[in-house]
Amino acid sequence: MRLLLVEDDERVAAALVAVLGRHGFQVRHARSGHEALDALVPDGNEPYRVVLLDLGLPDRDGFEVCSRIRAGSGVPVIMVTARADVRSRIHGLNLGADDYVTKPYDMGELLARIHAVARRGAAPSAVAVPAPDAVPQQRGPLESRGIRIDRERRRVSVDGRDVPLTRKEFDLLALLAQSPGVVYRREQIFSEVWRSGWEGNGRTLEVHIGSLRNKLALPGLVEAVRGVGYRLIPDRPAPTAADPAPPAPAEH
Amino acid sequence: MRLLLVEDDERVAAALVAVLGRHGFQVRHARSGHEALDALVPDGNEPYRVVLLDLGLPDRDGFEVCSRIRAGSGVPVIMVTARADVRSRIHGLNLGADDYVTKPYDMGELLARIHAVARRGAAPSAVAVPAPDAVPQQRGPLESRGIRIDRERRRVSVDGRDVPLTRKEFDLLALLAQSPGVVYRREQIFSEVWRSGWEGNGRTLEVHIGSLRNKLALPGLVEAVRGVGYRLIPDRPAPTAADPAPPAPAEH
DNA sequence: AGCCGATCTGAGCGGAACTTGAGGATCACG
DNA sequence: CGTGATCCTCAAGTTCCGCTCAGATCGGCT
Repeated sequence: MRLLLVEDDERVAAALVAVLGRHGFQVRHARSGHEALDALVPDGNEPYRVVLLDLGLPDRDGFEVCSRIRAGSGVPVIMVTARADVRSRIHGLNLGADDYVTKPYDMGELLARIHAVARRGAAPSAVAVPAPDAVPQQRGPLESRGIRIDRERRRVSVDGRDVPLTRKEFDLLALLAQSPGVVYRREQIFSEVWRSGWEGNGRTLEVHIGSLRNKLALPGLVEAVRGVGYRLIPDRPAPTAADPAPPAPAEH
Repeated sequence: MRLLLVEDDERVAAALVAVLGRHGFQVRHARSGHEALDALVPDGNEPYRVVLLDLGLPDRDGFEVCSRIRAGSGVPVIMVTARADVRSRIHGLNLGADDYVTKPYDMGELLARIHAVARRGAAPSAVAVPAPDAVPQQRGPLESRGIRIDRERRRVSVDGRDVPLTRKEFDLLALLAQSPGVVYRREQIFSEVWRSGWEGNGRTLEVHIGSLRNKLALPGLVEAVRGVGYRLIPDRPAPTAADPAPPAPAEH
């Protein structure tokens, strides 16, 4: 889940990036309002799910950045600031912020609030949203071809038979199963399953694919696409070029 | 704009209804969680844009009402309560609340927050989104596998034998027992059982899990999920793996 | 203050998970 | 049909992670 952090204090930012990263966010750090607005123009990448707007001292600026963001995008904004007075809170919220948190804040609460607005922001926004397709990131148990994937319980069953998977195996399958038929490139797989872009030199990916195939025991399910990556074969033939595949999270 | 106010104190409610009415809201006042849930079933009227959930004293109750609402509807919820501690805030937000305001609050800020969540509010799609983390949050004593957990008395018994647990041990067990089978990640456990985003440096979590296992003396109950977290093994296989009702007629 | 249980930390162990390397199989392309 | 690239498998390493024990620190209570 991508998150845009707007923070001018390097040390605070570094700490936040570390914690947020550990909690599964892919954080982009903007040092100024200008940089933040640049980062928000659609560029084909996955859009940001939340903006953490933490402009400490140049107070007037923070509000303006918020309303500029709001003018161009529907992305949820959480203002984080030392200005605790009620008038500022009201002003910030009326400018379009989704939440307003004052320092000092509790890290756990901030995380909970981030999740709350991200959860809500996933719904179609009234304001002009530049990037139409948010990542599907399906909720309930995925199911296809007799394979049932329960993300909450981290369990997988094939035709009712429970199949224990290791961490990497599960993450790998969950990723591929997100959109059966779509080819996931090696780099993409590494960046999603292995945190932090690390290009595995060895045969790591192949080995994990191999053991996944063994455990699922469904020959032909996981298909290698030579020179590109892997994909899951959907139960139905696979949408040809004729009709458009509904969800396509794969980026180029 | 219709708004549902859940408040058990008549005087507080009357005041709120007056103020909100003056600000353009059409307020329906529910005196209990039960009444609130009734009011939320679609009846052809314009749906509520926001729920103000203000359960003052019966504290545990408020959370349950919230998760019940979330289970059946996507309507934005703002919790308003005297419980200001961080754990309650986090818990409320994780249960699906969109905002959490503590008393005493400023009326202007509350109004701004109501507008913020209403603005963001999902189009009240007919079929409610099955709550992100709609934890059943069982009311009475949890029971499973011969373990009885009494949240109010903070007592636990195994096969009738009383097992004294320390604070952390109890909180840990209560959290895991909320949804047996579901894997709780380390970060999640820390944010719920420990205060805030405190990331345990040492072997803290493992030690507590260890002593919990010892005291319960039920080998295999608390399972570690390598690299992720922990979970309780439910007595029944799992609601997911054993297919509940797959309408798929083509079985082989 | 002094006691005692609860909680936290550090070191070491063992095993599961992950990575790497080499050889063989398979595929794309000339 | 030959050749190189890519993928698969097997069998070692190597790292990572959870468990336990023991000691230190914290905090409530008498």
